[in-house]
Amino acid sequence: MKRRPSPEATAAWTRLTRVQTRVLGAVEQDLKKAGFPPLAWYDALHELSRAPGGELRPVELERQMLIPQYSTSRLIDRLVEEGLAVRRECQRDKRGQYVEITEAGRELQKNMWSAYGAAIERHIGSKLTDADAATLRDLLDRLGCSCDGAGAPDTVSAR
Amino acid sequence: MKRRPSPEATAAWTRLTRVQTRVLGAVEQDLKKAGFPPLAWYDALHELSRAPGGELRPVELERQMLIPQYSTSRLIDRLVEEGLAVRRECQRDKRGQYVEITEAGRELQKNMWSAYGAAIERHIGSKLTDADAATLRDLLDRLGCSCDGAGAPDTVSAR
DNA sequence: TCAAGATTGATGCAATTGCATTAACTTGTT
DNA sequence: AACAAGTTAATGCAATTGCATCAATCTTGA
Repeated sequence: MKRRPSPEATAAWTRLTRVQTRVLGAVEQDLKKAGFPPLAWYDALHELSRAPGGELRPVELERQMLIPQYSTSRLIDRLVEEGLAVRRECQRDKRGQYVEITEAGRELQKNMWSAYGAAIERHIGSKLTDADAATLRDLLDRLGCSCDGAGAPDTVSAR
Repeated sequence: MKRRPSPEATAAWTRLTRVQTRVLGAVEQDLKKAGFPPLAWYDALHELSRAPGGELRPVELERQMLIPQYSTSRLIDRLVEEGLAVRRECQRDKRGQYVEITEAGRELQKNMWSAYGAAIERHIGSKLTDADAATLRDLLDRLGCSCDGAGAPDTVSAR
């Protein structure tokens, strides 16, 4: 094993990280300047809000967002601290719990989307035709992302 | 302003972060398991090694790698601590300095590339044809990455 | 049923990051 | 020359992350 990557593959990888880093940084800046919390909060709230009953087990959230377990645990701490979600006990598994989004949480998620969506439009939408964006999505999907569907306010799950 | 992004743009952005996060994580894991330092060290050593004289001003490294100033400062601290680079004074600007890669630094960079390149091949090269990789690169470039050429051991500069 | 093993979630601790500020020097203007 | 403004690099401190581990509970299979 240990084949060398082609220059094309290497260049694609280079761009992938550079562009992602740049755009993510810009989006985070936009959110912060608009007085919003980090993008990770949006992702969590989005996952919760679209889950049936507005609640998920921490372990499910963890899988959706592709972040480590301790990270999920602390993210939930912060959401709860801010009144955006509540921890509820789980009767069918006494180890676990449910995390349920609050009305304030739904509110914030909606408000954040207005800034977030604008940032996506500014950094992606305005630079590619829809056809090109679809091509980009398809190529990226082939790199093994096991994402589900693509409703409008889509999820992102950054690191 | 504040137009909404198309579903295509949103989906592309979703994949962009997901795939980048996943692949970056996998690459970092590979490096760590092979006993190597983080990818950022590779990037810095790579930039230094290809600079004329094997040296750069911290501020130049910072621009190449697209990382914050304090981050550069501390990264250099660590490289120097490990004997991979040395700080040299800069005579034409007494505020500044030069950072020069050492023989050990060049050595490490070369060794890391063998693991790094293999990871790129595994996660990108083996999943796309060269033509598709080139298309991906072009699409990403249109998102405003101002990267320079694409020599084989290319740079990456993660956050 | 009971023990061994897996799963769930939290947390102490060290390392890293982000922010703001500082000190030292250079440049441009008058 | 002299001063204001800009640039370069470092650092104290708080917040966050990553790692390892733990306690509690569930599951499996003899």
